[in-house]
Amino acid sequence: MGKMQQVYDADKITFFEKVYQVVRLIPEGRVTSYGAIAAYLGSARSSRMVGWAMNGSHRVKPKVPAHRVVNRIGMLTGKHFFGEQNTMKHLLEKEGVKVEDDKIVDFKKHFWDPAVELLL
DNA sequence: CGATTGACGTACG
DNA sequence: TCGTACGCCAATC
Repeated sequence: MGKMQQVYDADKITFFEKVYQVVRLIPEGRVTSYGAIAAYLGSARSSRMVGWAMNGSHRVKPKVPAHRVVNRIGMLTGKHFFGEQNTMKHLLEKEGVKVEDDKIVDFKKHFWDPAVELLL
């Protein structure tokens, strides 16, 4: 190991990478939730960790469409992390997802469940 | 190094 | 139906 400064645990890197990978698979115009991703990854109670993973998603490449991840009732809880307050909303509406009062309109209609769509 | 926090969600009264 | 408690665990204080 020597001067290896990577103290991250390999398994946890995988968890974070899995989160990013799932988010990258979300099609345009579709959205999912932190809990859905956590459940898909086998940790239904780790939805908060998904949030933490998303917190660092801006520095990950390829790009992670973080604006397609909202909470379980379709609220844009992460909009504050997009710089401008309405950037997340703007990105979604550009993809045909209507947002009203920081909440996705017809959330169920746009909902993309990795456990169903990815059939793993 | 213990306590707190957090882009969440479920359980329980 | 609504408010509170707690699990999850990395990062920050």
